[in-house]
Amino acid sequence: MNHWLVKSEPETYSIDHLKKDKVADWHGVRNYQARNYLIKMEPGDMILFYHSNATPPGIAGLSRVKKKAHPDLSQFDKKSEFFEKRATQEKPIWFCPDLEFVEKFDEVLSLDTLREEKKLEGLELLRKGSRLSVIPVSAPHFKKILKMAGSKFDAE
DNA sequence: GCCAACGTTGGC
DNA sequence: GCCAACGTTGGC
Repeated sequence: MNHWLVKSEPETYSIDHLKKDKVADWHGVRNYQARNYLIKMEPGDMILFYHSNATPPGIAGLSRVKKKAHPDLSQFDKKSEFFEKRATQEKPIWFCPDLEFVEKFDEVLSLDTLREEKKLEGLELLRKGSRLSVIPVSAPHFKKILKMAGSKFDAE
């Protein structure tokens, strides 16, 4: 089982939106490295839900992969901001898994707090200039973060 | 294939 | 609004 972190601007789609929707297809990612990670996700993989461009920026909750990546339908939609003219139904370019809501943390675990924790050294999110919106997280880092967040979810 | 110009992300 | 750190585009 793998662990990941996905970023979202809460004004666009927050952990509260996911809580209400229960499941969401993670469409709109338009970066190849992030896409390759999305394709690797397997049902059951756990996901940290990060709020970017927020006050404060930080991890707001937990999600889980519900369904393996499938073609991102927004790439075929001419009216969508995510429309991709190079994509065809036979050869889609962008893919997205379905994510389900698991938990909203009592408090956002802020980026500042994450940076202060020595045990999170090496976490890609904390690298200067890290911009990827889909990031792998090691099992120890994942466990540590759940603990810091006071999560009710049992990582075992 | 190189690289300059440009666009985007996201913290601050 | 600024800007660092990228990724992408397109001329050559």
